[in-house]
Amino acid sequence: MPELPEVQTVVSQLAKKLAGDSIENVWTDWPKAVRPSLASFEKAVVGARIAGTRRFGKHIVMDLDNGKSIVIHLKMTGHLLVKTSLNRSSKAFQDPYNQFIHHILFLSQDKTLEFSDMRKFGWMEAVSTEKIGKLAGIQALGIDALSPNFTEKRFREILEKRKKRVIGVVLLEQNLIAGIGNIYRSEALFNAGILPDRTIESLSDEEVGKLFRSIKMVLRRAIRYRGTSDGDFRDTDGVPGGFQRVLGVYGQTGKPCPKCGTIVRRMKLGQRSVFFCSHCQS
DNA sequence: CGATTCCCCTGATAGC
DNA sequence: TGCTATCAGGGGAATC
Repeated sequence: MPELPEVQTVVSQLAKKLAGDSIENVWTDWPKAVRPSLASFEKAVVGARIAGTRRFGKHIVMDLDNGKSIVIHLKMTGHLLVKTSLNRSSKAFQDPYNQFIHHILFLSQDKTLEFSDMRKFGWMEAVSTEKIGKLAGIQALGIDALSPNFTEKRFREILEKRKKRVIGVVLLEQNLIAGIGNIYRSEALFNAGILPDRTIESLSDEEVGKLFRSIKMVLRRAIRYRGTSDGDFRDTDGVPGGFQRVLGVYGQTGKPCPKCGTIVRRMKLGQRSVFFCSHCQS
């Protein structure tokens, strides 16, 4: 499931691959996910050139040269493939997980940007570039987890106001810190040696510092691996990421902890699973 | 303010 | 073998 590292991987690749390309046509078999409507999306984007690609939390933004932008959220199972006349028949694109194509942007020079989304939770929206900050999902975002402005001091301020709350829950809240999802909250807490259900007030100063550094470290490292593909995530070449090979606890229920060999367990926080090692985390 | 539940979807998995 | 019920999950909305 795309979180900050996966989205950053996609954004970096799109920025390189699509700069200057113009959008010639739009196809979808799931118009429900195209906002505000398929017709207005088409009207906004067809004929424009792609000027740049950015990320806001887990939102992908492609800015066009006509004052519009395309905002894309991959949600759980979405990923974007960039196909050209040269790579269209590549082996990676044959991968079954790359077959759930529900939207296609036809670009100049026979290039396509294809949106594969098995669960159909993802969406794409055309908006005025100047109004991006007002989009509900973006306006409400807290500070980006990899922003230089997200400092340890800032992290402590965020936690300070929420002493009674559970750390594993707060890490997922995009309105506080943007970009962390289920994979990286488990990994950051594992790295910091903190059990997910600890309350914030129970954390020592040292633990908070360690957690902060773990968040940054885990996210940066996952980006170097082009993200985690525990299931369906693929990069724009249709290739899985690599971070699942070095995961500590996420999705590893029943397997030995890589640090100490204790069997990894799973608990529920809210409605979501968190994974942990009861020996390395306390 | 926070906690909980529901919803959107469908492949995978467990149970029968 | 094949059917059916349940689960997973990002995040927004509704409810308590």
